[in-house]
Amino acid sequence: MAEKPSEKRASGMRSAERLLIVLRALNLRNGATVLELNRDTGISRQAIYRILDTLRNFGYVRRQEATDRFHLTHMVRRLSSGFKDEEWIADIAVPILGRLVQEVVWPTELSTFSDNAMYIRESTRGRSPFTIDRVAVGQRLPMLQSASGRAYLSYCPDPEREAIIENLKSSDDDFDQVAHKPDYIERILAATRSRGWAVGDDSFRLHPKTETLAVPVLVNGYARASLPLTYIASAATAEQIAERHMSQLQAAAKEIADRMEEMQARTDDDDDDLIPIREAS
Amino acid sequence: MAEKPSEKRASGMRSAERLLIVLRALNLRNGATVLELNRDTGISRQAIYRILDTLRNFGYVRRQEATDRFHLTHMVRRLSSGFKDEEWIADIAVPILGRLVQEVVWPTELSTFSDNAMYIRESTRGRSPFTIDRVAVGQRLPMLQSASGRAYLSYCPDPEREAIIENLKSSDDDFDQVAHKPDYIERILAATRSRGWAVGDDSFRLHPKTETLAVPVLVNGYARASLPLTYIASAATAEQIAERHMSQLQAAAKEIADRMEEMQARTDDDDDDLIPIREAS
DNA sequence: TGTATATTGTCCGTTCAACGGACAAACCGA
DNA sequence: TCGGTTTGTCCGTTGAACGGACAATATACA
Repeated sequence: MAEKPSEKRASGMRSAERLLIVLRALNLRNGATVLELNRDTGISRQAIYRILDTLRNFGYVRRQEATDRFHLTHMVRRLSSGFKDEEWIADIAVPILGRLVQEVVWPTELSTFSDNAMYIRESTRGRSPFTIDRVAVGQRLPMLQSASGRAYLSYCPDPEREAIIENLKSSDDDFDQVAHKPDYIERILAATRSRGWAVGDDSFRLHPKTETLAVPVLVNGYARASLPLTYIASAATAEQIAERHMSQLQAAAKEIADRMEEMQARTDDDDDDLIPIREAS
Repeated sequence: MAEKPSEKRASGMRSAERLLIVLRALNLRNGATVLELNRDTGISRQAIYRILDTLRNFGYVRRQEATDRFHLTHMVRRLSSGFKDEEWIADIAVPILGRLVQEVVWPTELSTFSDNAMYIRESTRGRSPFTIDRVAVGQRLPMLQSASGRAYLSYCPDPEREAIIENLKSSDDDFDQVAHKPDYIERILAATRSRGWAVGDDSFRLHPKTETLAVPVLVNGYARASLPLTYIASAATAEQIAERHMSQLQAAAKEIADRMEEMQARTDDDDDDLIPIREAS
């Protein structure tokens, strides 16, 4: 960072902003004429032509010859489809984790499965006063040793778990070698399920002085992410932490899951927040 | 119309164009830094800042606190959610693909023919835990190299195939040059038909580590779409994947086809011509 | 401790692209 | 024939986008 990340004024690129407004307006109609867009957005007709030209150059919009109406093409999905569920979760989780860290003083995170391991996607270390080690986002966590991985495996769909464990067997990571011990795995999963939350194994610690426990984020009944909490081992036992904070942790996991299900349910657009209409011409 | 609908020059709005380029680039990574976007797009760093500011004002992008990376938010869906063209894909294929990804852990897609190539129209990459490549919806796939294209060509009506190959001959795309080798094409088609499913060629890979196989969606006996499955090459061979999942894949293709025939029958009553017409150039 | 490289963030003078008023052409109903 | 409506283009003005330049920080290495 340079100087100071000073608060920017609400500027932006004028023409680009207006293109986004038109694009969004096009999404609210199925085919629109230039004049309709002019009225919907308050942007001058001449500008609408320019904007539609630009969108057409990119293949996002086509003109229906017969009716002189402009339609979106399937190409527009390139603007939003590069999007995994884990990003949705991280996106939704940010404010919820922010509230959680105010109740639970210990740092919490959100981790998702990818490439045969759990990866920390969001973190409240940095906002917790009890954080030892620094940056955590992007950290890779082994499936069978970390609390995150154990929570995820215990509650993900059966075919997925089988496929993951199959993959781990051919991994060259030392941690993943226990994938060859089915009874060990079964014991871990059974213990986790009976408790409702997972603990990390001593053989894997991001920091020697800390321990971690985790709950799964259950979307439609199956784990899509884990919500780990890290605490300083000398300060409390896992049971004490659980007794004190488990209900809050699980409430946060539930809230994230609810928001996810809600999002998935409505594919239609909803107008719960406003479209920044700029000045009319 | 005024004067004459004269041929527009290929200009557009500069800044708006660049915003679209950045937005598209963001879809191809999960989280990007300013510098990465600069390198991906060739747009100056200062401009990237301006563009990201604009996108943030609209809520389409958020910054990850810890890592200084920029991520898309779920709001970007508003840029494409109103897209209604060829609704059968969304209505019919989406739920079927959704069920399929729970049985088959690998990501699957639905691709259709348009403009001398196959285009990915729907994808479960976002919902599969085994996705490495983010490119999906809107992606263009060459006819003669991709599994999707081969499956389609092998099972589409003869006149259509001949027309497509004729078109490919005058294409300026490198991939399409093999259209001039009739015996090569015949060999590919014969192999695909004898197997019942298609494999992608090494000369075309969306991602170097993945391979793809595909089955056609046969409506009234002829291909109207392809259903490709992408897997990580090191995890299994094509034969192993086929053995494990081909029946599920074909069941899904059949289900989509059945639903389409059903819909066609129903809409034949009233004379709407809303069945997707293939467009040849 | 100093040097070098890589990266993030902001400032500001220049210039060119976006802006919208104005005009032209077509279509429509009366 | 005449107004009202809509579609498309031109062009002079101006302000917004542009990118060079600089500042600050981080890490690596001698």
